[in-house]
Amino acid sequence: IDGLCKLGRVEEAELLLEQMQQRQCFPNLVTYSTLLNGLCATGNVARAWFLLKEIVQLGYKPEAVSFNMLLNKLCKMNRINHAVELVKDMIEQGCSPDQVSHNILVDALCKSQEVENASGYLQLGGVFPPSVEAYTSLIHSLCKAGDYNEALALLDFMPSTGCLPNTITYNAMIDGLCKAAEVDKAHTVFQGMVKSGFTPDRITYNSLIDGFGKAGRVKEAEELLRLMQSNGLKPCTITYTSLISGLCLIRHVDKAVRTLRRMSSAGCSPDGITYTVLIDGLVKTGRFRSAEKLFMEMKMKSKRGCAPSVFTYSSLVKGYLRAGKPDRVLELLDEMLKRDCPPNIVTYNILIHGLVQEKQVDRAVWLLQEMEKQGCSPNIISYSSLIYGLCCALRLEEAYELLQNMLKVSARPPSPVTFTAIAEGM
RNA sequence: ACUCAUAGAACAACCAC
Repeated sequence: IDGLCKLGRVEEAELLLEQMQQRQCFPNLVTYSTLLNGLCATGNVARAWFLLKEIVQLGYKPEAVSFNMLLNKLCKMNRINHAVELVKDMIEQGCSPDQVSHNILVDALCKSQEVENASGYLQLGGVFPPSVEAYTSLIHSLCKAGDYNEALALLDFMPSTGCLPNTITYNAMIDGLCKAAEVDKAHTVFQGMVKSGFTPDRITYNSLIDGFGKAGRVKEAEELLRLMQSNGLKPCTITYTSLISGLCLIRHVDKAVRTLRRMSSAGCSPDGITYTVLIDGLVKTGRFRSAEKLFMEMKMKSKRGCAPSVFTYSSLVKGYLRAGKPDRVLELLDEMLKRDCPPNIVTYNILIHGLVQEKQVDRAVWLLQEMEKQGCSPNIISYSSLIYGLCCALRLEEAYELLQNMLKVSARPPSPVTFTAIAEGM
């Protein structure tokens, strides 16, 4: 049953569970939990919940582990109300949430931009003192919210509560700093981590390599790659993809292509993301022939996880729009539909921007309506691009109307970019 | 035996180049 679940073949696993009973071999709690986990992993939460209730009706008393599987999945799917309901269920059935349940809830609070609440919840403490996992969730989210100083303070503070950080905690901190464009601080934390006797893993290095790449400091990224290898860690697809991305950013696309070939011969195959990063870099430097070559290569390796994605198509569409090759753009759009890879909001935004650049504002106006019809609601970027176009064309009434419309329908507040665009356009 | 935290890709204005 576990094997089938891990292969994603949950229906067969369910069937097998029934068959074993017919053969007088009765499942126990572990059997059920195994299936439950499979159902959760494949997103069948409704069936998972049903199974959980069934287990109870059969007279079993599931432990926290079983509830936690579903709890985690519900939280990850952002179905917080259901998660809360499950916790109530759990308590009603005489099963107290354990440390793992708490960790899952803290993480959910963190990820729903309720870091403050998560922190408060932790301090409430109750039965469980904050665990490493909880601290790691907090550090990760604080960084994401832009408050890396607070995260650093927390990392410092943890040991005083008797809870030492581990490699994962450090990884969260290092990655958070890298994403905040503070690679030097990240590197300092990295050194501190090593000094304190923690062993960096593949993820630690991947974060740093990506961070240095994004800062345009590829030399240092490459040094880290060597350091990683000398510490017995094998660079993986993500490592090389970050490196390639960094090379593309500083426009060293030839070296980026060579890196792609090098990784293949090092026994590490590029995936769809690797190709997309490289294609994007090539297109941005006008190297369409090389980009097309790789694009072909992707299609040939479609069955090996390299199929072109919306990301790939969007990169190409943007490139060809800029290069003034509308025919190729149309071909690509057509291909997207044929390959069951329909344009998404970013693709539409690229097209609107392209039309505005070409002074084809009427068609851009039409496209904004069209995307809505295709079930793709415009966002701030779509509106801002079009408003800019309308302002440039001195169609101020329409621009104003659109702005009102945007303010009405948009969940998020307008960005300063919108207003700069209006001012510039006018 | 089963559950929790960390890593890679595409889009708008200006500025700078």
